[in-house]
Amino acid sequence: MSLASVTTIVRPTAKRPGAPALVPIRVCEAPAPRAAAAVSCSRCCLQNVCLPSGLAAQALLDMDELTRLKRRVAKGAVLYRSGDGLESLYALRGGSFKIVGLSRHGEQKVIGLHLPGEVMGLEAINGQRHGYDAIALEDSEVCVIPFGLLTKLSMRLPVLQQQLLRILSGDISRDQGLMLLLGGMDAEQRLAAFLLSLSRRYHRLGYAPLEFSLRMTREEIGSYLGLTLETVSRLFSRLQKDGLITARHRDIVLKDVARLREKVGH
Amino acid sequence: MSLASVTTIVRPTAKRPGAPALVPIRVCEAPAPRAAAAVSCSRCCLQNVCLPSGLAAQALLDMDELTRLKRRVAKGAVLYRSGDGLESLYALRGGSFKIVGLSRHGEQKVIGLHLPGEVMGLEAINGQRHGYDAIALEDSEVCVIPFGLLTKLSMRLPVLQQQLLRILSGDISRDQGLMLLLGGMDAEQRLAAFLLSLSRRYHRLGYAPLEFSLRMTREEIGSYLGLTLETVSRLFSRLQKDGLITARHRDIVLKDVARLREKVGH
DNA sequence: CGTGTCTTTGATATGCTTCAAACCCAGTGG
DNA sequence: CCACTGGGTTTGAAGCATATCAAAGACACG
Repeated sequence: MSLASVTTIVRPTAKRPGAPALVPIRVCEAPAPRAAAAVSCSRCCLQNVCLPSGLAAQALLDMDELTRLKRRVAKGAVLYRSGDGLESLYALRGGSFKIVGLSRHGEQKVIGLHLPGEVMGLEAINGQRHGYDAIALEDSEVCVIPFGLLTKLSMRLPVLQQQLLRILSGDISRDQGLMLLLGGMDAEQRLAAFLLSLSRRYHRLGYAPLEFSLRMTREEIGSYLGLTLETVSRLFSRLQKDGLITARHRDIVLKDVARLREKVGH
Repeated sequence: MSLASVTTIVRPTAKRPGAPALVPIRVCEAPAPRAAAAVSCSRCCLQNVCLPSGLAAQALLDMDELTRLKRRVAKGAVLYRSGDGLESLYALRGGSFKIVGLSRHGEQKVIGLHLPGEVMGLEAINGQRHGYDAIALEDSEVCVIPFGLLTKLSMRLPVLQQQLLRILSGDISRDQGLMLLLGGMDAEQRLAAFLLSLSRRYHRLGYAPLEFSLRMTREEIGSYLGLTLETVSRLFSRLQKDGLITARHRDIVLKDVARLREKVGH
């Protein structure tokens, strides 16, 4: 099960001409123009959706110090593993990650999905160790944020402290939403809610909300939603037949958001 | 659906002689000897499992200031409601609460359960509004912690800041554990995991880990675990028949923790 | 061009829900 | 003291959504 070394540098996957998966709306600095171009918070296009959101110019420079170190993670490679000690938090600059837990007798279960601008590793603050594995769904890059330094800095910068609390709180909200979904919806509602949620998140990042590319296999989606891969596949087919979406492989287009919303119950 | 006024003072339910539900191990200051006895953090028996855990004596006095205001909530009454603005966090001093979300077309779904020493309202920090209702499962009492003052104080007290982050992080961990449960376990495993989790939490509070009283109806437990009340009831019967527990109404005794653990998969 | 991974689709099995009825116990009022 | 009521619980029978098993198809990659 061991994968390529984490430190492996892999060039971001070239876009296949046939599948223009993600359609950017705003122009935005590329995730990593070259290896060590050291794009820091003050010049990062994610600064308004990421940890430093709301910080003053001077404070941004302090954040720059903190986030000097970047780390590339190849598709399928591990950023941190269950049991690892907490040294840093990771702000996702580009790419995406799944968070997986061992579901007791060896089976992995996906419990989280992270997109750019999100901070990973928060659940480890409490016990000082990670409880889950973070695995890159595509070639990705993160800012390494030493946790000790971050809290120290946040003592000086009230806005940063607020942001930290907000982000943690936001994670709680999101998890609770997912619990609502897992505990209370049928399969079709879960998939519809999942797609709508992705749409919202991509939109916030400046991508077209109605067409995007899934980074997960049917199996991973199923695991995330508490379903089997076959059920997920059938649901994609059904939603497509009903004209709510088109789904070619991992490229999704939402054709009828209103009816999708209706499905999950307004 | 409107219930008794929140400010109603109700005496804690007298213990019925026949059902000694909770068996305290440590001697501990009663949750609320009389109305305004103003038991503050520095003299509260929960100080080591609650927000102020780890604070120095001087800092504890600062916390006392912050938590002067207590609030009694009668069984079935609402502490805060979805849509309410965030003014305060609430530290649970005695009793218990369920957190419920509207599952879209009116049905309520239980997504959280809080025991003494836990801090409620954290999910509202992000959007400055609560997204769920908090409803007392029994006559309860909370410390009202004005959020603005708390963050202000935490700027002065690094240990308090750490505690705040830890508590938020702990909530994330717990929610993720529940997602693992909801998405990956069958009904029997869910109930077994639920009982073991309660056992651990009561134990931490100084109560006997093997016998406790459920504060929720079968329906509420089912809602929490993503099952129907009938299924929950059947499962209690089955676990009892198999000798893993005894269950009389809401009084539970765990008879075979090893096999319960085995069920959930180690 | 072949190999492996992912996906789709079909047939069958099953665990949980749904519907229904009886029961238990506490509280209430006759 | 007793029936009466009502919320909560238990148990049974039937139905259904999703899982499981199975096999074929579609790409992606070397």
